[in-house]
Amino acid sequence: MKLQQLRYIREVARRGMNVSAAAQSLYTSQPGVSKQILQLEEELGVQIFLRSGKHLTGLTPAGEQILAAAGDVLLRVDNIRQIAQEFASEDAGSLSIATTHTQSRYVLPAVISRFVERYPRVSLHMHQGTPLQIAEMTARGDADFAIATEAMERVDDLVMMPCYRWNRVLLLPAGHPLLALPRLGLADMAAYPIVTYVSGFTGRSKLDEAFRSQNLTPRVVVTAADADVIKTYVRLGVGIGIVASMAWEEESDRDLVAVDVSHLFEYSTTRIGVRRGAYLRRYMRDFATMFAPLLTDERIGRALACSSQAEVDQLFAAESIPVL
Amino acid sequence: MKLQQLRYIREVARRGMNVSAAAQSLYTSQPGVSKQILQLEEELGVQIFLRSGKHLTGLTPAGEQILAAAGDVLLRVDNIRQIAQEFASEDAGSLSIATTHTQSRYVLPAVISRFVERYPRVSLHMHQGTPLQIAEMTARGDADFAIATEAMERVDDLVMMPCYRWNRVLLLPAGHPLLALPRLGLADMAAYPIVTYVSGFTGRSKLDEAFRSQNLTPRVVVTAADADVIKTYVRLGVGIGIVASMAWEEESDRDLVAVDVSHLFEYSTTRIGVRRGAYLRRYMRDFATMFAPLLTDERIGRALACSSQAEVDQLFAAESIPVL
DNA sequence: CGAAGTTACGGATGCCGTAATGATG
DNA sequence: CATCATTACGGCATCCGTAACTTCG
Repeated sequence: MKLQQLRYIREVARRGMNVSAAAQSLYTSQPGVSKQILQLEEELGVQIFLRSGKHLTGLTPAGEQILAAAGDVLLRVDNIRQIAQEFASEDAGSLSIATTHTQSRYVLPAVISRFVERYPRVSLHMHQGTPLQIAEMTARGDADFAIATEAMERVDDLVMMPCYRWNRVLLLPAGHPLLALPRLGLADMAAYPIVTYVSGFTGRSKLDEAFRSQNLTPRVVVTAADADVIKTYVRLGVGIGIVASMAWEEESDRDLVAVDVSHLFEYSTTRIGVRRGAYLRRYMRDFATMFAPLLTDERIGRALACSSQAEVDQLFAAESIPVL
Repeated sequence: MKLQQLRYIREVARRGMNVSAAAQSLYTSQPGVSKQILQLEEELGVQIFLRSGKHLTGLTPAGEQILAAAGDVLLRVDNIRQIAQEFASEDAGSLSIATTHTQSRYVLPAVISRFVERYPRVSLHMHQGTPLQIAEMTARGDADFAIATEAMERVDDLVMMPCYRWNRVLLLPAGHPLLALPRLGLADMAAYPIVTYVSGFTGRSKLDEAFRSQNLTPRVVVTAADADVIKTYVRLGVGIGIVASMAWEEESDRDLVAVDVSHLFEYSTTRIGVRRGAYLRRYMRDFATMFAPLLTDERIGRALACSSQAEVDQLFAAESIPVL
């Protein structure tokens, strides 16, 4: 058994059982991959892939388990590399962060600038995507951290740690009738066309819940994955905007009025996710602490030692998570 | 990085940084091992071993962590092999059990005979040793199961599951004065020379505790690692014997009288230990269930998913552990 | 018939073992 | 000086890439 063979079967599986595509993405020849896979299957005495004639069509039950175990192996091999780098040059390396627009546009800049100042020799990679893409990327090991608010519970291979809680602001053009109301309610908002996040992004689920719980059906006329687009449409007068509070910037958004509506919606929690079993280098743990002071080195260590997400959640009582 | 290299550094470390000895036990040449290690160190950019001139004298801090991670990798590689075998031939393979005399002599025979009948194609390996040796063997992956009563908490790489609780019997030659007493107390026993287990074996610690808690100092004149020896000396009239209740066999021990003394000592718990992170084949889990019906397949699965021993202990409330 | 996987084969890398050298205690 | 690790070197396995062949949709 060779590590290459494990990499090969993993890549083939990832590419939908396509050996040619896998070979290409591994920068090697297709017959080489094919041969190594056959060799591995022979050594193990089990078929890993289902074949119809010469085409690979899926995984055998054994193959599924072997693939999972192979992923475990390769993760640990990566860990060895990380450990070695950690000792070879403590403050050099690379940090790959997968996150959503909201985070990378409004929250992360301040953290990142502190981080690059502290660790100038760490090369930073930022990836944007949907929460699901983000989670999968991190679970696959293509990113060190996943940072998002939604839908990260689904991926079992991630350890999710809470960072901060936040709520929403209502964005209105100057002189909007809602500004005249003494105390805003959900029903008031539901009377106007709404511009907000698409479902699955930035706490949209809690927003829907709030309206639903009062039997209101808001008229959402424009949805976007990021607050910049939302603001643009609010400025155009298309509707009233509901965005995460951190997306409101005093300087650049003077033409809009932000009204705090945190009494109307449940707080959302932004979380940072790490691949279960991954070794975190010093500067990575430091990044997490910079992003969320709640995440001390010790707490991170304890969370990583947990075997289930439920255990992690127990470590962080909801009350202890700071509000942004 | 190659799996061989990881095996090499592990073996060298196990052999006290002796490359020659490691090479020998791996059935390969000493320069080969040396070279691969140097190559790995170069690839990783870190020294793994401390050297004084050309002699390896210890591990660098990086080396310690790398070694631990290498162990993780190799364990997972083993898991792949086990998974493959499981699917290749479900009821063939090997089962290696490390245990103490008490278990293998008095408790296991019945289980083993049921097991070999059910799985005739599984080759069985039994290893005897001290509880510590047993635990280490299992933690290293040289045995699949560790079965013992004492000292297994110390090894962090094992998941220990309780099997049953048991207590002791007092073994007396026929006509011994203690047989005349209506209700036996510790003080009565302390008046006679005692023959029992050596410390660290078969619940000896709880035995000492009981006497100590009553400020009694029993006169232990012979200690042995197994009940057979103890019985022999009791028969010789050297003293009264205290052995685990399962060590008393009605047929062969008719010349001795066994008095239940479970009211005088705390119950001891016999546990079965598995290497943390190891894949257990079907027949292995089956063996565990045969040995301890408490350990259903589902409970084993849950225990293996735990990341700390404390969590495992929580799964098994003391009351739920059957008394033998 | 085109896309995709396996077989065939030649070249090169690299691993292993023996022998020789260097360092340690 | 005996033990032990590294360097040197030759044989051999193996892995890779190109080319030809086969199979499926």
